[in-house]
Amino acid sequence: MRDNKTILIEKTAIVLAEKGVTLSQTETAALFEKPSDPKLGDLALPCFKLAKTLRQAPPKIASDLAPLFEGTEGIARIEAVGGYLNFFYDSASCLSVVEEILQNDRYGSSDVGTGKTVCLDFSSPNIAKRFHLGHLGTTVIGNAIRNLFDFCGYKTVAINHLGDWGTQFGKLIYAYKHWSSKEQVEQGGIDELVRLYVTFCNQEAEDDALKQAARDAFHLLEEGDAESLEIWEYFKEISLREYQKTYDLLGITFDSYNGEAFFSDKMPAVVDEIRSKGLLELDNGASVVRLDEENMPPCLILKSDGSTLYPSRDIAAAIWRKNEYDFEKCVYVTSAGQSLHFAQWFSVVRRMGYEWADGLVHVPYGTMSVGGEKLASRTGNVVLLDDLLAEAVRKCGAVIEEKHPDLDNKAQIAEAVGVGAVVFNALANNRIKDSDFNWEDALSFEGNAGPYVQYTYARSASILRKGGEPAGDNTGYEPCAEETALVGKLAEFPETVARALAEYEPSIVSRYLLAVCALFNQFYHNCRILNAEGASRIFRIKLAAATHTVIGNGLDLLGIRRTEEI
RNA sequence: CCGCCCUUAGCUCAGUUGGAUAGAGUAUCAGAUUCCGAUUCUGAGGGCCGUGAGUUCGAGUCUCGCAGGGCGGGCCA
Repeated sequence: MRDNKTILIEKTAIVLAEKGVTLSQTETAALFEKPSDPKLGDLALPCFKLAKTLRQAPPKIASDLAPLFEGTEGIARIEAVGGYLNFFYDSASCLSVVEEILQNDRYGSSDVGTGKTVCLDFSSPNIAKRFHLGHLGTTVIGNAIRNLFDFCGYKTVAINHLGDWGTQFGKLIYAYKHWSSKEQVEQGGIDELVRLYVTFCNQEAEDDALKQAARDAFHLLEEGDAESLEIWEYFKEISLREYQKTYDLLGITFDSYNGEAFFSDKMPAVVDEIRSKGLLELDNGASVVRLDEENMPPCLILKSDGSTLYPSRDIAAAIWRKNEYDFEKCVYVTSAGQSLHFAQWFSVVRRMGYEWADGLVHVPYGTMSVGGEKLASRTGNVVLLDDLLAEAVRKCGAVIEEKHPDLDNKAQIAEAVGVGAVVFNALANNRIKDSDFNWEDALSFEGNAGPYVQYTYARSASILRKGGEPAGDNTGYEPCAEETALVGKLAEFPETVARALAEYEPSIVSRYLLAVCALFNQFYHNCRILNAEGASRIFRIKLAAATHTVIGNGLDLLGIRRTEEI
């Protein structure tokens, strides 16, 4: 079908040239669009823009052009409607799309990224804190974008930039030494670390000496004190052990866990570099880079006490990563609230003379709230990710128990569907939109939701199990409306992947999958597959196989497990 | 005060370079299975696309003003 488009573009260029309008290949291609309603045709040529140069009414242009396209390869019918010229592909091209998908398990993938490396900085939780809803966005969006890059041939480096450094570790170490023990931490895990931190913060409010004690403890850690380092390593290990369980459940892996601690000793050199390039200015004791030209407030590099800040760390990390990975792009998936921060330090890197700053990309996403209130550990207004996932799995288990009690691997399937539902939900809307969490909606798996996609996938798998190999000769078969509509949508998968990647927007894939599922279910409902006969049966099984491939690849991209059975 | 983002059906949201009658899900109501998995499918009602101008043959989409909401704005990250 995409071949048909190419043919049409070339033909159009010739036809228009006869009319005295010469356009380049890309200009001609830009004239085409997909009809709003597939019933109108497979491809449309709006003639409004041509009206100016041809000095004729668009409807007249359309009807004049129509006969000139007679006999174009792959085109069955041409209709001039209003100012539009609508093209209908013939059934042979419909069959060939299905064959193309069957020959390629990785249908939709490309090699545009071959030889290029992309770093993706996402998830990045703070050590010794619970993984909550606020981390879900960056984690699943980042992972999906990583998958998209992989699918398009890029080499990807998934980086979990851990929040594993800072004065809070002074507090934790102090609290651990005075109020806890290895046994208690071993028992309680992160919960115990959180308890220690909260306890310290409460005490600290009433006791100034504690504040100093925390600073001293962190200073000791920075100096490389063996005992402090050991405790710090231990906290990190305890935390990662628990995070890993969540990542395993989500099917997410990282290539690097280099976090703030890793870069702590790499910042002085970078600050010196900024200074030597004449960018650093003193302002009220702090060192800043002015960004007046960019119409932004100054970027703070050093506090008045000489210690570094968030931007300095990101700049140091970016430079290190560029040297280490020679990335084409470095993508940061964080909340939209940090947009200014990223715009500022991207600018600083550019002012440092690094042209690769253009490859730094901030991918923002909307704020998640609970009950209309900000997420806040302090006030207890949080929903832990583990709790949400566990509840989703439990609910799916209950549904399976009720509807398919004989199913094998019930536990695994409940897990796949429950976790998948949460992930799909997080990836279904444009990432920039804010959202408010409530349990009812989060666990509502009806309609446009993950289970619908997984169910449809399982349904197509079931057809394939029962129908045998999707093979045989179906030449000359005339597909019905449901079939052509589904094939048309399947053929859009490659461009859908490309657009999702270009916009760093996984929801484009999610919504595409919902559309595929709707069309497959309509096809399934209206067309007999297994007890059809001859070419019809052959084609329909192939179509089920092609749908299976596309939905499967789509689920892979979103980071949702495939379910051959539900 | 300044900057960025958001505003489309009762609710949650789509709407790709400006194009044909603004679409899904959900909720409400009415239907469909002798047959491949009913977590399915069909139909109905539901809209001054926040508001006012402008550009254009054509604006949900682009520009500007305004309103409402969210998030930022030098020593947190």
